[in-house]
Amino acid sequence: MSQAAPRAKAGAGVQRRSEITRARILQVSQQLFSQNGYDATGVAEICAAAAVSKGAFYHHFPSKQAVFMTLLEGWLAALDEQMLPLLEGARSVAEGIQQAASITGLVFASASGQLPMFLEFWRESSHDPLVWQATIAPYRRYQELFASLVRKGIEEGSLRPVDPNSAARTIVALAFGLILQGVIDPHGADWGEVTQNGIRLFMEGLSK
Amino acid sequence: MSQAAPRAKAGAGVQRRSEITRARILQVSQQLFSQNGYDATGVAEICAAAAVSKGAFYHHFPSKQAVFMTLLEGWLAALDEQMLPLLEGARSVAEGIQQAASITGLVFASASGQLPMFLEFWRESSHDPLVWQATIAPYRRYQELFASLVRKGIEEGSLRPVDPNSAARTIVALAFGLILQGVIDPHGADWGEVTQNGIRLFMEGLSK
DNA sequence: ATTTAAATACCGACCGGTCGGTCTATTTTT
DNA sequence: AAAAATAGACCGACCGGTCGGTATTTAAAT
Repeated sequence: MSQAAPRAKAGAGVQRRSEITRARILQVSQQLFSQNGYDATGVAEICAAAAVSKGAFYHHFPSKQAVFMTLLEGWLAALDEQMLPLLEGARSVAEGIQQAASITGLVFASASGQLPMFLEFWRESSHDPLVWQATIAPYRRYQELFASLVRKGIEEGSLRPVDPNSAARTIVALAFGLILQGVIDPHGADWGEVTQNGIRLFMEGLSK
Repeated sequence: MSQAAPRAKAGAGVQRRSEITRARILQVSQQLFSQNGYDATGVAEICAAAAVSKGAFYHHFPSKQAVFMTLLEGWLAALDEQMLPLLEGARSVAEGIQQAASITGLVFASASGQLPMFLEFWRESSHDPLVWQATIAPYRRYQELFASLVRKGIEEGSLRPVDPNSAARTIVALAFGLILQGVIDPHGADWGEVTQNGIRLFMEGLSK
């Protein structure tokens, strides 16, 4: 449709057309994957929803799976961006973990529409080695991060001498379990609040 | 059906042929669903693995989804059978929850091969109303059961006065999260032990 | 006990439709 | 005019499910 617009030198921020297309494909894919699942979402469906031809789709992505992987990587990167500074910059161990929990609450509020993607990622990762690799690495990183945090707390004397690895895995389990429940039963509770309470309870068992 | 079974006096346990076939379809389906996922597993594949024709398959089940639902119901029934007596028969609140945790450990040990089905169930339930209904009902039952247990503990004075619903959801989250981790990273830890430790930690935060 | 009849279990070719992906042609951008 | 981006017709594989027919088991009749 061309739309004249000779140029709009606006220069700044003008995404190249192709970038817009690419972004639209990603956004629409995320929505559809969340809504109907990965397998159930067809490439044609994505194209229709993104108002893009199949040719354009395959120009930007080599496969449907590649779209999925891109989404996954973006998801993990965003998580890191929010999570890591909080944990690493925490003054005390308890504070760090508590703050991480509050982030989880935020995740519930903001990303509730895309939460089902979490399930898609995990399910896919148990079948697809490529997805597994992308999922497991950050997962282990978080686990070790929590473990070292607990270890530090024990050394400092603020935490009871528990097994740091078990504790870390338990914390991760808590987070995953809450997300899982949030996915299936979004209106069953104020999940942000439940998270806060749960972590607090847990931390009280952990503290001296 | 009488079955007198004049011959093959072996009598005991002789399943009718059709029952054997049906059972084989179910067993093979469970394995394949676990291994490759629900969508990725074709009916033809199931038939081949079960050494059964497609006609036989559709003689015993109206659809692929029906097989899935049957599997789900069986799974839940087995869970109930193990879980409910423990919780209802517990002498103290803490003991009940602790015992439930030990069952979880047992689940890990025995059903490790079928654990991925857990993910299939949950993912499917967020897309299919029928599966959702079958999943959500027992899930809520457990949640309320834990909540009432906590409530009782508070009344008895053995637990601190926390919000019973939050606590119950947290316990469920713990269980789900541990299973989830067990699915993806089966060899990452002794999940039975982690479960025990985690629950103990949590209970210490909960106790007075 | 034997035969007959009915019911059940099973078989596998087949069908309409969908899917992910390819290819050639056209338009837009540089 | 060359290159990048987009369009959409097209392809073969495959999928869940159907259907007409066959084999086996069970019950009834003799």
